[in-house]
Parts: sequence; structure tokens; C-alpha cells
Amino acid sequence: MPEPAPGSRPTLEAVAARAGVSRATVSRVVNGGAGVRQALVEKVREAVEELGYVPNHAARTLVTRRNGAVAVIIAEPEFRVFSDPFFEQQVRGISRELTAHDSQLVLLWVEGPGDYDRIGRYLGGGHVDGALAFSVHDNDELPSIIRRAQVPAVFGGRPGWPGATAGPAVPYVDCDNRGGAREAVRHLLSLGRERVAHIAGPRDQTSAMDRMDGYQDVLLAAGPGLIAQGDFTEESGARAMAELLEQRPDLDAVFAANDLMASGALRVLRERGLRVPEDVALVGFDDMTSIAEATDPPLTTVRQDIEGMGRLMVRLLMRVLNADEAEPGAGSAPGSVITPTELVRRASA
Amino acid sequence: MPEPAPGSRPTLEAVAARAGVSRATVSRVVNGGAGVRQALVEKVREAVEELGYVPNHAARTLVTRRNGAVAVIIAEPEFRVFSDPFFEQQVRGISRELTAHDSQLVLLWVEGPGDYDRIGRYLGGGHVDGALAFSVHDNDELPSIIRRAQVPAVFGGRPGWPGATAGPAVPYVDCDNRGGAREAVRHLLSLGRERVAHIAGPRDQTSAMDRMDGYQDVLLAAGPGLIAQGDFTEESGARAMAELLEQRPDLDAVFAANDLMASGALRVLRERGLRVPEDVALVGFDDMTSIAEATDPPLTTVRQDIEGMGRLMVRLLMRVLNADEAEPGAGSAPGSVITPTELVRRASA
DNA sequence: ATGAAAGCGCTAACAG
DNA sequence: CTGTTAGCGCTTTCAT
Repeated sequence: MPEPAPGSRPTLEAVAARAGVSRATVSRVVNGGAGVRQALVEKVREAVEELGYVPNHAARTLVTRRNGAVAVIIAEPEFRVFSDPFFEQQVRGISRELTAHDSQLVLLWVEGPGDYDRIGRYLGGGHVDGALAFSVHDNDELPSIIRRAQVPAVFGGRPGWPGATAGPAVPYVDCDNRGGAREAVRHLLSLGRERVAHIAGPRDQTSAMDRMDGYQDVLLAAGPGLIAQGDFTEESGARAMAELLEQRPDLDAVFAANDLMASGALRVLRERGLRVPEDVALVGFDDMTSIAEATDPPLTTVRQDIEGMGRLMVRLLMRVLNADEAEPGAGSAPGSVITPTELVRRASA
Repeated sequence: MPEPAPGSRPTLEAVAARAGVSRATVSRVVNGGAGVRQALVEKVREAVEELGYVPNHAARTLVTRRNGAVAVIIAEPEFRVFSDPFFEQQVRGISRELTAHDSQLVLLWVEGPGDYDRIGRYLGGGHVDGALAFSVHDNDELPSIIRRAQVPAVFGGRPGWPGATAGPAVPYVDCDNRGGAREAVRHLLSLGRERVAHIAGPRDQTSAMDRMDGYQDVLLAAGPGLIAQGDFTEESGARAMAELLEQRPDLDAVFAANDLMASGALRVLRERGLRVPEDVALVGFDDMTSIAEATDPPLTTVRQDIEGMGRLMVRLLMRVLNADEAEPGAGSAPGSVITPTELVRRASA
């Protein structure tokens, strides 16, 4: 345990002196040691160890123009967000992958429109190599801020704002919402269900819309009154279920756009004395285990690999960064990633 | 909207040329503009605007040795952590206050012993001006890592590890756990209750122990069988309540060390047909509104200003940083902060 | 394979 | 008040 001199850290210079080599050589060794004689490498390593040398990040950034930091932007239009287990998992994946890439996670917490200015300046200031953001709502200002700041970015979730499809493609990572929804509905049909209803999520979130599209892909002409609108909350799921039951008392299956709404629906179903899955089969989406495994009966649902998506966001960003380095400004079309989903069968369908 | 030249940002030099002054003058203006003629200030401001100049952080850090970033270390020995509402609030407070101090939040997520090494190196590498950590358990390695890295740090929650009291005092921010507990118990007594039980939190968390101490301060000789051990979970609260009821069926009040355990206790109380507060009065701790307001009856509890504590952690750290700057290495004894608590009366007591 | 030297962009004495 | 100058610690040609 080298006791560093209090006050000032040893520099490259000091290490060089100690090892009897030049600064350049020390630098090479510290950065991998390619093209340096083994004997010297060892001598330098020793000196580094003895002095407890740690490279000065600022100095390195100044010349390499890389700062080994990535911003994670958390916009908070709603109440929860952080305490959302979905979020926690995604950030965890990001954190892990960033660590693997020797990068730091700089958290940018946006609390209101007033913050956008600050965030824009920060992003534009070149403090981070790139940014990771989440496209929650369609009409979010964030994308344009990021574009203006000219910082490479990757989104979590397919962006849905107006010009998203036009112009330079915005790289994003999302799960196969539409395909997963199709699988859920097909599963319900395979169970012999004939009147499958859908509880949809908010209209301004692409994930919700994609899931509804998937539902409609399979049920080309979904009967009237079989789709109800929710907003991803438990309460809205309950309301939507009540509505559906009123319009179509004959329904025999429900596909809810997320587990939380499914649990709300389940509650109403039971209150009405309907048995799940005997009378009505129910499938959710997300496989938020804290919900899906806690309900009675446990929910059959569509799983997405949330942590994996977080990791992929980082990998994608790193690819953009490296492409940018090779050919700056080249529209290196990084493409997006859609991760597969998986139907998890439990007892509700 | 100045369209920055693609590829490279304008430097101080460029601004100086444009404004027809020296780099030094531009630097002065950019950093507040003290001692520069108004005419020049404006000329420089204009040039900055036109060129879309943004200071290079790395260059600035290199000379000032300040990087405007603070690490928030999240150790995760348990499952939840991030999704803990307590945590969310504290981090929110930290984030806000950091923003007010023009500092960035660098998130360091520690997932296991293997990560300590990396964290230690990072902290020691001078990438951040200081660190904020949370003292969850007594036997955590984190404090020693931080000390070795010689980075100024402030803890959230009174540290309880062995040498915490010896050596240089570790600044921390905590609420008045002991005083709050006293108030809770006194309230129960003022209601005429005579056999007040306590459901304690984990023995290796100072907050839990302090609350128990507060309980004992008031009930100098708490009768036998009036204290049961929990671990801050709902389930443990229920178990503890059952235990207490068995040992002291005559108890007429309970002070639980947190709201989660109180809600567990409440559940058991109701299962046994005991009325709250008529038969047994109940007080919790934390005022986690998502719990305290959701129970039936709503919980009387001890509120702590969690977000405020987060903000205070930052302020305290900034004070340490500034003291350090004035007199490096001086044991400037920053002291800790204990924030007051407040009894929130609802229906349970 | 190694070293010498030239900056990266900025701040902070120090002169004027 | 303003400009000149000297680095901060590191990487990176370019010689050798």
C-alpha cells in the first residue's frame, strides 16, 4: 500500500525519473506497453507501483479529446422514474457495461424545462463522450437539445417524436414490442380463446403503440369494443378492464400492454367473480417479476431483457464513438438494435 | 443559434482574436469578468456568443485542479437500493444541490467486493473533487477505501464502523434518529399508553440503534419482552409484532423503527382483531408517504427531510472542499449535521 | 525501441 | 485595467 505524498500526486515525470527512462516510455507502458522492451516495461511498472502513480485524467483528456465519461439523461416528467424497477435495471446494465469500457456514468437529472438549457450547455461543452437518453414521451424536447449539442447519443426505446424517422437516423435500443405482442396474442388464441381484448398503453409512447400494433397484426379485425385505453398504471388497468367488461361481457381473454395494468385488470376480474384463467385468460408485458410473480394467479407475460438493453445502449454508443473517431462526422449509420422478447408462461394464461 | 464549426470547437484564442483582446482578458470575462472594463466585457461576450464558445473543461481542470464533479457512491449489498424511495429522494436532493454548485454527479455503482479496487483507483485518480457515500452497514469496506484515496467525503447517515469515532472525524449528515424516537415514544405516553413496545431495526445500522436508544431514553426500564428485533422489512415487522403479542398480550402501544415494519405490525394487529389505535396505538418512522398514507388507518410517524439531507451532504462537502483549498490538509474539522425530525400525526396514534 | 520536443486549452502570476 | 508569459500533465509525431 504505497502511501502517497500528501498534497500532490506523482506525475509521469516522477515515474520516468524513478525508472530512469523518458516520459514517453512511461506513457507507452501505462497505455498498454506495446513496443517497449520487456525489461523496461517491468522497471516502469515497478516505479508506478512504488510511487502509487495514477494518470491525470484532465491532462489526458486535454490531448486525446476523450474523457471517458458518458452522460445518462434522466428526464422526469412524471412522479416516479427513479424508483421504477424498469429504470433501475436499465441503469444497472448501463453502469456495468460502462465500467467494462472504462467509462464513467455522469448522471444528468432533468427536472423541468428550465433544466434543458443547462443540460444543453453541458452536453455541448464536451464534458462527455456521448449521451444515453430515454425516449419516454413523443413530445420531448430532449432529442433536439441533444442534436444541437452535437454529441453522439443513443436512445433507450424507439423515439417517436415527429421528425424521428426523417433526417439522420437516431440510434436506439428497444425490445421487439410488436413481435412480443403478437406472440402474446397468438398464445391466447392457441388456448382456444376467441374474443381477445387489449388494454393499451399511452398513445404518446411508442412501446405502447407498437404493442397495440402487434395485437392488431394478429387480430386483423379486432371486434368493436375490444380495445380499451390505459396509461400503464395499475389503476388505469382496472378502469380499462371494467370498461371492456361492460362493452364485451363475452370476452374470454385480455392482453394488457404491461404487467401493472394486467394486475389492475386481474383485480377487477376477481372482484366480478370471474376466474383467471378459466373464464378469462390474461397476459401482461414486461415480466416485472415483482408484479408478475406476486399476483394470484401469477401472470403469464412477455419478458424483455432490460438490463441487456442497457448494456446494448452502451455498446452501440461505443461503436458510434469509434466510428466517429475513424471518420469524423461521417454519417456512419450505426443502426439500431431490437432485442427479442420471450413469452413467460405462468398461471394466468 | 450559432452553428459551431463541425469537428472543432473555438478556443479562448479564437475568441480573443475576434474581440481584439488577449486570452487573459477573455478568460477573466468568462470567469465572471471582475476587473475588466465594461466595454471590453461586452465586446468579449459578443465574440463568445458569435463563436459559440464553450470553455474546455479538461484544460481548466488541468490548471485549477478542480473538476466540478462529485462522486455519489452507491453500494449495493442488498437487492433493492435504487428503487428505494428513500434513496431516490436523497439522490434527488444531491442532484439539485450539485447543480446549484455547478458540479456534476458521477455515479459510482458498487456491486461487489471486486468493485472496490476500481472505485478506489477512480477516487484516488483525482477525477472528482469529492465523494458522497451512504453508510448502510457497519462492516462496510467503503470508508477505508475512501480514506485511502484521500478524497474529501461526506457520509449520509452516521457511520458506525469500528474506528468511526476514533481518528479524524468523518463528516456526515443524519437526522435526529434518537430525538425523533424519543418524541414518538413521548407522544404515545401522552396518549395515556403504559406498555409501549418497540420493534427495532437491524443491529448493524446506526439509524436503527439510535432509534432504539431514543426509545430507551424515555422508557428507562422498558419492561421485559417489550422489544422485538426486525430488519426494516414489512415481513420482519409482522413477525416481530406477533412475537411481542405473544410475550406481552397486554401491550397498548408500539413504536416501530420504520414505516415498513409498522405496516407489517399493523397487518398482524388487524389479523388478531386488535383495533388501531383504540387497542394498540402505533407509530412508525420515516414518513415514507407511499406507505404511511396508504395504510388503514394511516400511520402516525416521525418525518425526516430526506431530500434536505441530500442537499446538506453537498453543502457540507463544498465547505470541506473550500476549507481544503484555503489551507490544504488542515484538519479543518468540518463537523457533521444532524437534521431535526417532526412527528406527523395521522390516525394510528 | 527509445527520447526530445511540441503542443492540447486554459489560468494565474507578474509586468506594464 | 490589460497583456505577456509560464506552465498544468499528458500524448504523440519525429528523430535517432
